[in-house]
Amino acid sequence: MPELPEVEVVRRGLTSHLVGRRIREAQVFNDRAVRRHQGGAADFAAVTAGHTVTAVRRRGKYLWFALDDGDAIIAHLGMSGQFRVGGSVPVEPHHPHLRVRFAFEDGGADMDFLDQRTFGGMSFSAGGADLPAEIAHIARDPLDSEFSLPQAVAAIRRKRTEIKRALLDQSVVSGIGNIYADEALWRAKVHYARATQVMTRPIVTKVLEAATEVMKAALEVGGTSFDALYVNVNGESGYFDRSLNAYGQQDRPCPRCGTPIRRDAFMNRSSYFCPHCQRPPRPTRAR
DNA sequence: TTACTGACCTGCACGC
DNA sequence: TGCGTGCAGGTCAGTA
Repeated sequence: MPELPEVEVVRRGLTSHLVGRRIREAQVFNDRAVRRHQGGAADFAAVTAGHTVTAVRRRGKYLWFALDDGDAIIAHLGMSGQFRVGGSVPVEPHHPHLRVRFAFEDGGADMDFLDQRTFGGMSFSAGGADLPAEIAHIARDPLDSEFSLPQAVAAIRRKRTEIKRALLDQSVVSGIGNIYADEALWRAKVHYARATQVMTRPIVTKVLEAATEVMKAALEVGGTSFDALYVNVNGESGYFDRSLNAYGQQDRPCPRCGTPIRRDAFMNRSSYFCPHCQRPPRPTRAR
C-alpha cells in the first residue's frame, strides 16, 4: 500500500520524467478516477491540456504537479494507485486498471495512472502550484524539511484518542498509514490503544522518531511492496517488506523477545503488535 | 468542535 | 469448479 516512502519514490520518479513537459491531452477511462474534480472527466481533460509541468510536489501521501501558470493537478494513490511512465513493459491501452492517460506535446512516453481498487484519484486545482487549497488541511510529514517534531508531539497530546488513531490522522501528522504506524509503535514499544492524553512528551517523541526512522529506512530501499499494488514509475517493486518487524507478522516470533506477534482488529483494519513488548493499557476504572 | 463509524471499491484467498 | 464470504485500507461524509 502506498504510504509516505512509496509516494516519495513515485514523486522522485515522476520528477525526472515530467518536469518541463507540456501536456497535449488527458484521457479519462474511468470517471471515478476524477470524482474529486468538480467539473467531471470532460472538464478535467479540458483544463489540464496545454499546461507545462514545472515541478512534482508532495505533502504526506498527496502528490501534485505544479503547472506553468500557477495551477496544479492533485493526485492521490489511494490503496492501489500507480503512475507509470515509459517502463520496460508499456501499459496496454485496454489494461483493466488504466484510469487516466496523459500524452505530451513532445511525443515522448505517456504517463499512465492505474488503480485497481479505485480509491485513488486526480483533480485540477486552480492556483494550487505552491500548495493546493484542497489539501491545505494535511499536516507536514516527518520527511518534510519544515516538519516540527515538537509541534507534532503537541498536536498528538492535545487529542483525546488512541495513539494509533492519532498517527493515522493526516491533519495531525501526515504520511503514516497502517503499516508504518504498526512498525513505529513496535519500535517505540507502545501499544496501539494507549490514550494520547496521558502519554508523556518523551514517549510521543519516541513514537514519532520511530516513525521517521522506519519511513526513512523504507525510502532507502524503494518502499514496501507486498504484491503488484505498489510499484515505482518504472513498474518495479520496493524491498522494505523484508524488513518489517510487526506488520503482517502474525504468529511469527517478535524479533526482540520471541513472543508471537498478535493481530487485533482496530478501526476496521488490522493492528499487529507484540503483546510482551507493547503492553496493553490498563482499563480505566469507571467511577 | 471533536471523535468515531461506515461506505466506497476490487481482487485474492479460503472454505464449502 | 463455482459460489459466497472475509480481508486488505486511505479518505471523507455523516452522525453522535
